[in-house]
Amino acid sequence: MARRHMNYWLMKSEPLVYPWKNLVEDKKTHWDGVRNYQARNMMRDDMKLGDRVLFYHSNFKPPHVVGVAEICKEGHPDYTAQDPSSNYYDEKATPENPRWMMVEIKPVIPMERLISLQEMRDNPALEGMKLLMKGSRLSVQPVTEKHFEIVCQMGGLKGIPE
DNA sequence: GCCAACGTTGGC
DNA sequence: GCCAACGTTGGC
Repeated sequence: MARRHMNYWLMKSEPLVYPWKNLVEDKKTHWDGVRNYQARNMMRDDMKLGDRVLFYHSNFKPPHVVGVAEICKEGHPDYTAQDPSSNYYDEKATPENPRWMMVEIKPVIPMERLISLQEMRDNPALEGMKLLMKGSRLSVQPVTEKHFEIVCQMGGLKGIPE
């Protein structure tokens, strides 16, 4: 049975960098490289095991939601911040104060069809969704249960997948 | 390729 | 603590 108080999220990934297909092949992945405090705080404090995630392909024509993933490991230090050879290296990150956090996600189910950004904009039921707000750039953002369910239905799913 | 919106940095 | 300058995001 679904546990109570589940949270819902949307995470952006550029298909040229890490597409949904890779997540499926990898079975799971750690979400490293986020260097934004708001996003970090959500990964550190609010993302819980089993939370559902809309996997969104940004910087693509057209941008779209491609599938549903879930949190399979909660917030822990993003080791790339302490790796000088990483693009995401941050000299202020230390073992005592790792500064940046990441979670792990795994695929749950792909959408039966992609849901484009425009299609979401055109759906009045999604009004207020962060993704659709002007200037919204956060790569990790909360989604309400209602909006999550609607997007799943737009993608041809019966509802929020178990 | 453009550029609006936003976050971060650092001088003061 | 303010805010200008700068870098990044990401739709278009």
